[in-house]
Amino acid sequence: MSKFFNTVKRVFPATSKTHQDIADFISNALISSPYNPLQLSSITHLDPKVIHLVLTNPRVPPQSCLRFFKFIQTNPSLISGYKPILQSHVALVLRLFEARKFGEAKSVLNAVVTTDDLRCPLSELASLVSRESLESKIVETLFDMLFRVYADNKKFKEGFEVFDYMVNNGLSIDDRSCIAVLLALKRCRQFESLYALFRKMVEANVKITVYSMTMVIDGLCKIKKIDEARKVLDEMLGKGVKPNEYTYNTLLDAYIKSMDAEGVEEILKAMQRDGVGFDVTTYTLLIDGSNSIEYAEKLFDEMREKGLPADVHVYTAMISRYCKAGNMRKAFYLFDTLVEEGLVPSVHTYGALINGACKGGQMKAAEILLGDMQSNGIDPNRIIFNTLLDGYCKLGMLDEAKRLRGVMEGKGLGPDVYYYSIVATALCKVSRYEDAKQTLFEMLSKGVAANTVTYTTLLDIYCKEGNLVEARRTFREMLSKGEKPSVVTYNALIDGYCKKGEINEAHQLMADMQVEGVAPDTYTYTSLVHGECIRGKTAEALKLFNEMQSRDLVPNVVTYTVLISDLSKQGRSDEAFRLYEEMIEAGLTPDDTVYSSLVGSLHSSESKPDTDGKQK
DNA sequence: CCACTACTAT
Repeated sequence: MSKFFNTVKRVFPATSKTHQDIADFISNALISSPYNPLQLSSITHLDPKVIHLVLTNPRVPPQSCLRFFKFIQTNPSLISGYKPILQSHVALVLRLFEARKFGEAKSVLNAVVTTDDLRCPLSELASLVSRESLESKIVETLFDMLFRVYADNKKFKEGFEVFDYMVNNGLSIDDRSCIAVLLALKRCRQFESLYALFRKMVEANVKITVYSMTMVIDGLCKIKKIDEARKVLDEMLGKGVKPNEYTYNTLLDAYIKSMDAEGVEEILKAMQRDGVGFDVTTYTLLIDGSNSIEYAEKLFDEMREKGLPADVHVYTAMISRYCKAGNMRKAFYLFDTLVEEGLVPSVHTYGALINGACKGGQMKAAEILLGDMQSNGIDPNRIIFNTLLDGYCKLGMLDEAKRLRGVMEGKGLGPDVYYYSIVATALCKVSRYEDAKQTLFEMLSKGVAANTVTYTTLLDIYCKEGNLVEARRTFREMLSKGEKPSVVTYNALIDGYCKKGEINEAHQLMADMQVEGVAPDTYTYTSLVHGECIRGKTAEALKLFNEMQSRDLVPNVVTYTVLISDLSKQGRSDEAFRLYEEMIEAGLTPDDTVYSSLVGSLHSSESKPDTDGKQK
């Protein structure tokens, strides 16, 4: 059984023979009986020099070197000291290169990088390699592989060192390796480093392909550096790298997500200019970003007319649009078409439908869809559950929330930041502010990080409680935690101040938000209009109302209601009715509040036409 | 590369 080493032991009972003698003996044994199992029973120590001599013996085939090496590895007590062993690893890698066994070589290098005893600074490894007088092609292959191996192990800093080492030593870098590393960085969401590597590539004249360029553009878009991404595109265009539909779709997606209509236009023009046609993804993105269902339909039809085959994504985008528009009939019709075409609905497709059902309060339908989805082998994810949760919460069915939490936890889906926000908001709706706060505090104590929505919800609770001091403190806390206040955050705070009668503070906040690049919206103005009404400055309220038009902001039912009710209270019923007409012409549907205000205005103008109607 | 979830105003 352990014939091999027993023989070694018998022939070399003492240390009288040289390392070379022992190595020769082992080499011969490996060469003459390549299939003998290697086992050890009595050898207690193998000198590293012997190992090295065997591994570098050109007569020993690389495969046998590997066999010998693996044997040593499974018997670590045979050896001692890491540096010689590191050297053996390198020697073995070189032998494996010789036999073009790159896969095996890579796993040996992987051991060098991941084994505690072998890990060493790059300089050490480099000096070890430079000691062997190797052809530069081999050295190149070795470092190139090391570059990839570091990236595979998320050791990007070390990988960058390898890159720099190669550049400084005139070794050329394979662009495919760079792409592999770019991909690894992308997987780890290290977008800054992704871009840094790209810059190194450009600097080192590594070939840039449309693939690597698009990956970098995507990375920059993901960290909201769209302008930078655009610059990369232009820079690479200048170097003759031709963008394709992936490149443009990536930028298009970024512009759509950031609501930059101008950017979208520019990309569409550039696509036309460069002869890059729309693909099904382009249509998906445009449908998703379109601001009317009619335009979405037009895009979908256009795509079909072009003969582009629809995929599940574009169907899902369209279904989602119909669901959000409350048109479940068309949504289900498209779902059927999708299935008829032999496409398979995804968790997103079901998600869109379930969301539509939930938003329409059709929880029965939502549950049926959930069951349908599961019987089709699709496992609901946390988003699906949160969607259902929101549906139940919006109907005030908080017991169902508890049940869902149980189901989710049974699937290993602990509550996330969405879960807590949905529940807290539901509690706010029924004025259970204390419970809502406790819910959010529980989230924080569980280590779930608060985001802009969390802070906004909390801040809004304080505003509703009239505690503007705490609201402000929350605002500052979110800033210090690096969460950017959104238009919603400002609106909640502005509304809080308006209701407190601190209208100047509210106006100041509107100025602040614009300095921060956050544009006021209909909510902002509605709160301010209301605030001015509260303190009896109807003229100011009307001024703000007119200001909306010049900002392309469309007043909605709530905005009109606020003004109509204020004018009514003051007995200015003509003006109130004039606004009512305007509101109808704008296609808005008045609610009960409007009518009772208007009716009230008639009473007050009949009974006391000259009072200011401010009494309550 | 894309598609599904949460926060604000009467």
